[in-house]
Amino acid sequence: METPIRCQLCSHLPGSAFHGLKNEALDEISQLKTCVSFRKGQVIMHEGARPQGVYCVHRGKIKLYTLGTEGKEQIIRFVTKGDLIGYRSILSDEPISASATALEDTHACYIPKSSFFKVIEDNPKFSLNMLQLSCHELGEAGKMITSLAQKSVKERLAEILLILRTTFGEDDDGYLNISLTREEIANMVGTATESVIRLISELRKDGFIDSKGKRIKVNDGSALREIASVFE
Amino acid sequence: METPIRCQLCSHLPGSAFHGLKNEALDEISQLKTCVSFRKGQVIMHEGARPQGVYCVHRGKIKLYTLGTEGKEQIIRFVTKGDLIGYRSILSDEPISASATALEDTHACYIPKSSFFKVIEDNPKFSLNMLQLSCHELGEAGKMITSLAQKSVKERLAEILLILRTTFGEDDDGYLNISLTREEIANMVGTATESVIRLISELRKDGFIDSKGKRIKVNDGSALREIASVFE
DNA sequence: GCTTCAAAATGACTTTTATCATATATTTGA
DNA sequence: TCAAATATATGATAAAAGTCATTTTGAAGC
Repeated sequence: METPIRCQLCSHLPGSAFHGLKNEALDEISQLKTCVSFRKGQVIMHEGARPQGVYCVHRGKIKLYTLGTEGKEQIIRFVTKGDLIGYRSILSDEPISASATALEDTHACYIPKSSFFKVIEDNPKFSLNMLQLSCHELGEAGKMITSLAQKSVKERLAEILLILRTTFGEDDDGYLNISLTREEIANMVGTATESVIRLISELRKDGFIDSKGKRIKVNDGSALREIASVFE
Repeated sequence: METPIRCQLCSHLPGSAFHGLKNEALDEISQLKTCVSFRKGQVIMHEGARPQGVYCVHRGKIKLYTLGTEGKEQIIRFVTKGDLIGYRSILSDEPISASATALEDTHACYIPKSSFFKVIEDNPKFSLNMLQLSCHELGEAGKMITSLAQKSVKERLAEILLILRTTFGEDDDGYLNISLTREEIANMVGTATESVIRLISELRKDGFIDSKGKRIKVNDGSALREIASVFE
């Protein structure tokens, strides 16, 4: 499946930062953008680099992560269809703060920096959308900070399993639509791989989740919410 | 010291989100804003509330924090002269994610929500400034996430002492221009108060810092950078 | 369907950090 | 200025999480 030629026809338009834009603006973006593909495992953006444009993801899943002192990945968030990557660096005029790697084969639309700024300048609505987006992310980051600082590893793991379900959804068998290694889950939770392995086994023994290899299924969401101390 | 009547005359204008705005825009903000004061310890914004405007801090120091499960504060960042608070919630149209409390007597300019949006809509430059600001904060939040997830308590404490020095500066004797309890430092580092007390004693014995009660002085910044594994 | 390699699982042990108890010092307000 | 309240300091102990070593399982390529 390739990306559509015209943004108006894109199924992800309504949920994206480009929603609500006038047809002329969308036409302009359609002309400025190009289609790109990434293979599973391919690095899309490198921490420290200066991006020359933003990607709007059309299909696929991507992890954003920073590298800690020992070169250990810390996954900041996941990116999926309709999401933008690279905008933070371009808008703050700073080097890229988080690397991006494709978790599966990915198609995206590439919008060069100059075009991206042109659309922002010409369309106050888009500018507001971007403000809304970045401010929302800022709130999410704050929640993650509090969670990392105050919750136990088990609480955080339960929380992240719920986030994965919300972000990626479930297949027909109820399994999460995302395939991550235990190490990647640990890099999101902020703990050692072995700790995640132990705790996933524990949650499985308690019947709250099922897991077959990388495939994980949430059986009892409210139990996980309870463990995670999430009251929302 | 009161806040100035006209934003053009404000000494914090160059470093604020309002820099680069035309005189007419600044005149408009000057007319729309009102002056407010907060006493030390007073809560300025409450997590979960819907703010009706933003504050531009003119004098004073403020902590932004979320409340964890046990009601424990997690300090997300500090706010000082020239900084805005409340904009995240207003721009993302979400409840306030972090409470704000004055650490010392504070003067600020209050700009009602409707006026704030009017300035954004009428001034693409301001809109871009706000985008730059929120995207910068997003990068900072990412760094804090990686630090919390991967560094030891001692590394994080050293890091935060350096951040405090950068944010608030030093007085003539070299002491940090900010007075925090050990508990507040612990709430920033994400650890127990006792751990911060022990580690501050340790850093003092090693001669890297001095501390007299709440007053803390950084003697050896490069030693702290080494401990914090900061390479910048 | 094998074979090979990587990932997951598990146990033993160590380190880090939190918690609780108590003593001392420093602020703060009457 | 003094007393009460609050913050800091320190020790003992417990709990949580990390590390290392080894086995088992699962996935990917031929």
